[in-house]
Amino acid sequence: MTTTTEAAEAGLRSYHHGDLRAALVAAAVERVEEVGAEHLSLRAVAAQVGVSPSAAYHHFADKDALMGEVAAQGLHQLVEAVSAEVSAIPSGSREAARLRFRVAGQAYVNFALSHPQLFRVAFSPYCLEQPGVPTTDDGSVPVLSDLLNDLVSTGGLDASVRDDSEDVFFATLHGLATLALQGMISAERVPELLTKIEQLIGGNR
Amino acid sequence: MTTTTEAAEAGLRSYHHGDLRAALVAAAVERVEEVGAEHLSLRAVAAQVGVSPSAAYHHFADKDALMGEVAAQGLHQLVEAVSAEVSAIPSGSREAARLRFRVAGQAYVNFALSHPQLFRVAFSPYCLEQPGVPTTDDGSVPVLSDLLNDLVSTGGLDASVRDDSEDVFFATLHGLATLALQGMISAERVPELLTKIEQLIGGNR
DNA sequence: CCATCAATCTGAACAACATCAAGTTTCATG
DNA sequence: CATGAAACTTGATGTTGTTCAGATTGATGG
Repeated sequence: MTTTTEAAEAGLRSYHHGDLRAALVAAAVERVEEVGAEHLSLRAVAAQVGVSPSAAYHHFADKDALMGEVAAQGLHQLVEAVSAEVSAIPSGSREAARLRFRVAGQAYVNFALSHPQLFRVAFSPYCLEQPGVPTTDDGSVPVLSDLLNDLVSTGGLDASVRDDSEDVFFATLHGLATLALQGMISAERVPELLTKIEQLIGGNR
Repeated sequence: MTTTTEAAEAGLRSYHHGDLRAALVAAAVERVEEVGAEHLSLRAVAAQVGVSPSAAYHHFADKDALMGEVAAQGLHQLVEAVSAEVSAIPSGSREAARLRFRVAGQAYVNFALSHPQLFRVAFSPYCLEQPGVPTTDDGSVPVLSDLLNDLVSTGGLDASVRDDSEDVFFATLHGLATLALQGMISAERVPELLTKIEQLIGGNR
């Protein structure tokens, strides 16, 4: 192992930074949450890490590339937040499956509301040019997919309508989060709306 | 009527520019659709209108204020596009109500896909500080509200679930559009998903 | 009809920004 | 311990948002 890495772990700053790339992304995420993506400056991020602005160009092609990493990071955190909540609830029974369903939705919206700026970047054009981000081709977000599988296996959802339901569920959840963020849907109504959605997708009782 | 306005209408450029404010917003909308909101420059907008950069500051507090107008303009165009499609279809019968339903959804998604950058700005933070934009307080988008009223009056939807359904419908539509824009839902599947949504909200037959 | 005034636009300036080329420091490797 | 590559800095360039003093205009009222 390199002495550089050891120094970084010990908190010491040398000429070489250890893992500047990760540090820049982390600082960028921080700044984005504070000032929003549209007011983020590459120089401020570099300054926060304690490094010269041009240092960033040894790790990212340009500012947009850095923002792409921030977007990917945001998506990752979102999925983490949702699956953390969901996996805390046992699966098996049909009632549990429905509970997981609602909890996942609430977690999705909660993440959006508590990390508004990061959530926005995650679904911004910055994410588009980004490799390794879930798009149509490799299937949608795995957590949500699992949720519906759960519902199907416990008899809460007909298997024949599952595929469509997955995308519709995803879309509804995402729309709910986005519009709540925008103030176009009241955040207080979200729980009641989630129940409604669960009824619509799972059948009325 | 002023000679300034006449000159502007005739295409002549004088020192005073008939309606610079509107011209700047229009140019900004144009540039946003071309380069995206994150790469828009105030100076480029001014140049396109043929005016000095500082001229803009007599009509907008700063660049963000201009972007706010762009956002409001985008929202307005979206509502226009949807209601244009919807009002072309006669209401009355239950079948017609359902058709309007699907057409509205498709129009919403179509607008997002054909004006991606403008659509994004319309639901960006720029829109938040903007006065005169529909939020929770004054009710959501009128067109969608009317659509559901239509469904209720023709017996396609139970009146008791209407209020929740409005927001859920709005959210689903918006999520569909956003995710299709992001490549997370295939654009080709949108029509089939809209049918699905209509079934879920309106009852299965 | 014309002097005056507020509204409008220009020009030049400023600091902050993204980006780059060239030079400096550090690290690992032979 | 010399050497080369990788990581970082310095200094510079062109562009950006923004400001302000001044030039230009159209409208107002005497």
